[in-house]
Amino acid sequence: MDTEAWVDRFPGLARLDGPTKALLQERSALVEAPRGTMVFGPGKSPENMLFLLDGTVRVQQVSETGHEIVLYRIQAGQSCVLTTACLLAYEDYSAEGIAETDIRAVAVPRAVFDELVAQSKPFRDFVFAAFSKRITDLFLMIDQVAFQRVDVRLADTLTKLADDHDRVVTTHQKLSVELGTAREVISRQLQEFQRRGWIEQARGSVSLLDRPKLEALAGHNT
Amino acid sequence: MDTEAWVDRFPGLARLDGPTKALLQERSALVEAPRGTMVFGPGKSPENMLFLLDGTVRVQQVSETGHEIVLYRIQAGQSCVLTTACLLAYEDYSAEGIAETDIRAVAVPRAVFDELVAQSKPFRDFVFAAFSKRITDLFLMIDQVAFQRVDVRLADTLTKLADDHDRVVTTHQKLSVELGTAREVISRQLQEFQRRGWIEQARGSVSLLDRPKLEALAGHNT
DNA sequence: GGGCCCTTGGTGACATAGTCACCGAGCCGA
DNA sequence: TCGGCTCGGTGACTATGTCACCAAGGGCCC
Repeated sequence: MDTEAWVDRFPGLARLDGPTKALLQERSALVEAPRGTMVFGPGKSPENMLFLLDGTVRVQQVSETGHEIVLYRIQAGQSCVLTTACLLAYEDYSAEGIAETDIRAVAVPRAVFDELVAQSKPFRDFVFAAFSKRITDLFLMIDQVAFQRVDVRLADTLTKLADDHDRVVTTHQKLSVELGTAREVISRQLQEFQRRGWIEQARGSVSLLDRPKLEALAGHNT
Repeated sequence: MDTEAWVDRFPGLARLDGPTKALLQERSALVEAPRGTMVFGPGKSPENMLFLLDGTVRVQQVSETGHEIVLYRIQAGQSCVLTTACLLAYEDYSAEGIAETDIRAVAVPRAVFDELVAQSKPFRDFVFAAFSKRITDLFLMIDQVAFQRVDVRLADTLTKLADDHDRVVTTHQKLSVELGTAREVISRQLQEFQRRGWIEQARGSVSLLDRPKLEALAGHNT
């Protein structure tokens, strides 16, 4: 197993001193889950804080009205600390975390987490930085949802979800959940993008033909 | 000065042990500011963590497009911990905190804050609970902004902002910032509410004539 | 009092986005 | 090859946001 140095995969944890790293290594466990697993969600609070080694976890919520929206993604090298903390504090809310790929993570028991926060300033800094980043990202997301046009947000999402070959393997339905809008709206916007020659559509996928144009619309100031 | 026991005004801090409370009392300072003061904002990062004794602070952000939206309010008995932490971590974002009333708060230097987190589990719990609450509230806010109808959100906002006499002293413009929408939209919705006999309008204020109806629309399940 | 001037709110026309109902094509397993 | 499901397309309608402009209220200065 190559986890003997998993701590070093987390830039934010590099500053930990030797004993702290050792404690973290020893008192944690490697966990794996296949793509599609619900990592946490309503009625499934996690017992541990997770540090994601490989893969991505998508965090989304379902509203009372049945609408869904993707809130953010946890990438390899990041922790679920805050989502976990929230779930522990407020059991009744409806966000869920779903593995978008096969994932590998390290589970740290709450007690160990607490101990680390108490004894290590670098660890505290890591945790607070994670919280802060997430909150500022949520502020930004509120701004986007409230004030940004759908075409701009869709262009942005497409460029971010595209793989190395500029393809996005997804359905209109899934894209609508990314933006928190309706499928019909996505279908119409994609038609418009296609009409302009920026993309090409196939059943279950979108190919970006003119990434620069999409990025320009999305407001990437390059 | 009646601050010798300010700690006891914070339910979340009641569990602190004697020495910790003493440390908090001794190493903090009382600060006051008149209504309208910008407590923090772009180019005005606070040096300290604030614990609000009296008054309210409104946190809102201005988007690149010039639109504004109210994110949340900090009430007496709550702390600005997270906003402060965010500002310290990401200086460049555009949220600001404005005193809605004259306020009184306790300023705790960062070093003392860090020390408290390290040595007191109850204090850690308080801090993490504050973060968690804020994040779950932001999730809820995203849901509202993305999926809730304007009339429902307006009715909700009116009932929440109303004073003891069921009056809301504000302008249509300010209400539009509460919801992150346009003034015209507010004007039209208020006209509709008035037509139904639920409210009465005057220049610069709204009187709630039928609070139960508004609460019903807002989805208060009573 | 009378004349600015700023704030507040009202309005119509139009653009964008969300909702609803329904359709048809592709795909897949029985 | 027959359903039955997923995926995407479409028109009609409603809700919301934008723009341009107007008019009334009210403070302030002369």
